[in-house]
Amino acid sequence: MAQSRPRATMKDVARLADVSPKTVSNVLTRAVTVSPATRARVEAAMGELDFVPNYSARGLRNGRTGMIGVALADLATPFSASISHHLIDAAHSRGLAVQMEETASDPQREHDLVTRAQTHLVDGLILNPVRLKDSVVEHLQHLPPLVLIGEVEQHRTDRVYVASRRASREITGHVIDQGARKVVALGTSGALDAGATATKDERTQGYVEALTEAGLPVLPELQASAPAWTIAGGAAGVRRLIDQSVEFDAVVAFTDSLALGALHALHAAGVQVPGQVLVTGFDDVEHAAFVEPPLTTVHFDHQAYAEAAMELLHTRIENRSLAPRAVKIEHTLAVRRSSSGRPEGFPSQRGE
Amino acid sequence: MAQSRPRATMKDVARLADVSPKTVSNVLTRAVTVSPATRARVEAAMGELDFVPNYSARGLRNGRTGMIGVALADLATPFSASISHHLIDAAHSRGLAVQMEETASDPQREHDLVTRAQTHLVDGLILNPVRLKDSVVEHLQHLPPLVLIGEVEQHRTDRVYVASRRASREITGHVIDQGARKVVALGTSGALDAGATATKDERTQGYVEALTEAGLPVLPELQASAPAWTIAGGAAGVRRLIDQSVEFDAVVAFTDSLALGALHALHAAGVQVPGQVLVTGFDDVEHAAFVEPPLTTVHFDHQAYAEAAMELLHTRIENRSLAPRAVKIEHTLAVRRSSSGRPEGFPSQRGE
DNA sequence: CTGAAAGCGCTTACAG
DNA sequence: CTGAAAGCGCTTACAG
Repeated sequence: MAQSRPRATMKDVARLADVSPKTVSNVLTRAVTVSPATRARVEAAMGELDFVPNYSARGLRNGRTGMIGVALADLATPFSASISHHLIDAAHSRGLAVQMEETASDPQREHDLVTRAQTHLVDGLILNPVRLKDSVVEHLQHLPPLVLIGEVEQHRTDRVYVASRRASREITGHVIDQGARKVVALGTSGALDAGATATKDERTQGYVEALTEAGLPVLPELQASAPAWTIAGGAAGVRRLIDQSVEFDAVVAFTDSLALGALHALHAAGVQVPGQVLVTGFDDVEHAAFVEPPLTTVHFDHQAYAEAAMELLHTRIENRSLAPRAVKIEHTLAVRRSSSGRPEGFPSQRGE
Repeated sequence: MAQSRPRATMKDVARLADVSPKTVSNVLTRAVTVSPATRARVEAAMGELDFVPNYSARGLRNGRTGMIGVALADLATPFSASISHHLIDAAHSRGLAVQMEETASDPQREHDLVTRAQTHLVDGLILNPVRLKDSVVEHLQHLPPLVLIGEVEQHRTDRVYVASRRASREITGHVIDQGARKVVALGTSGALDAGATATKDERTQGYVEALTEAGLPVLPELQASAPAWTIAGGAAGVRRLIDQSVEFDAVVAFTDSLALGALHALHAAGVQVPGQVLVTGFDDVEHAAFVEPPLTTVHFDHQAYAEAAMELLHTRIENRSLAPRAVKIEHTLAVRRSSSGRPEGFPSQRGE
């Protein structure tokens, strides 16, 4: 339990192996070829002393910590969990460690994060900006290597994205093709605060485009907000529609969590899915395919998404002067039972 | 874009404010009271120079980085997402940053993690050990401050846990009380590899105790493995039971994800829940209450769990010589529709 | 309340 | 291929 002896340093290793500290460093960093005999001696000494390099010292010296920061809006969602998992995997395979941050709960966090990067605790940042307007990206002065993920309309940093607006247009178009005429967009507002968010904006635009294309009116009462982008938030949003007797025959939710909440609220109200109302999501998290009815949603490869972000950041750290790059991850519609068939609408039209 | 000027150091600030570097340090750390006038001058200089302290240097000097490591088995599960969220919140409120790691994919990772802690990149570790047997904890020689979370049968480190075996016994007892007689335990093996895991062991024991207590036989064919502790894994486990024509009237799953997979597989096979088979989970993740039918599960306060772990670690970092402490988080059964009523059993008994 | 010196443990030029 | 010196940016004793 007690520290049996003070921790060994390179100097100790050097003394035991009868070489200079520089040689120990050479063995460790493999920067220079060390003669096999010397190397063996040094490695034996390291083993004997339980030597572990001090990264703070290394970081101080060469300005790199081997740590990158990842900031997502809300870590508690299944989508964030999936992305985190893949990002950490991608970092590991490059010998990098990941510091996780959450930004949604507090707008100040995005700024804090960048400051932290500048304290040299992280070599770069992968950021999912919550707000477009006052995002740190706007203050692009002395930013660390930075990759943005998600919907961001700017071209001054590296970024990875899915064609969110197009996907939203496609999935809205899909429910219209199925016969829906009163399509609710779920998640349009109130999620994070009164301000606009990039994700919300893009997906709302796609929804509006699809309606317009089909010659359908864009009605304010069909643009439903959710108190949070969670299952409970989605359920609350749909419950409010029902309470207000809004007529609708489809719900296009902006995330799978919102969609699952919608399914729940509809079921609780005795509304048939897809018989009366179609429901769709976004992201294709694992349980989208396993709920009842299985959820139609926008699918894309989460691993490819994370891998692309990490790769961009890694090369950016190596070479800061590269021109900004953008990687688009392809999406497809995963059409499942929640949108199969022509919806009758709700409230039931039989009385008319 | 280009670095307009080299980054300012404390020396620069000191020069501009016409004080010594030590005074700048004093202003920053608040260790010593600095006269208001001097403080104001120093702070003005910091602002002017955009000064940000270099934590690598600070870390090198005082052996603390303000970073803690968190290692969970599988970050992609909703349960991990919930815990991560709360842990990072708890760390933030203490001014700590969190480095996330995932251990399940590779047994070596637990060891790597501890090594990393020793490189001084983290001041302490919160670890959910996957394997009891060959866990790093067994090599308790020069461990950093460490808090274990989850089922661990040892008393040499701080830990936070729920009474997992008792909870498993209670929820198994609950389905037996409802009338179940052929209770499947889902998740008993094969999850991570052939070896035993602490979580699995505890929950299996509780299950066995409940059967024994009720005078029911403990049948090997009712102890179902899942290829992974995911929704898909749970579905596959139950599908195999069905294919093998095993008779059962309840599924006690060891996580909610497994339980959701069970619900899916049963529905796909036309089996009524809870009419023919009862289903229960563990952890009470958000969507447990929102699936159809809502899932009976073991509930506990995830935030309290995370907060307790962070608090233990924080005080441990401050004082390494404290005796090991254990914090138990209370659980309750959240009884929902998936276990309401007396199950008829599957395959249907009507033919007999 | 403030200053001058030393050192945390590495690595980067610079010599040999 | 290896060594001696200097320094990364802080903070900890030690003086005043």
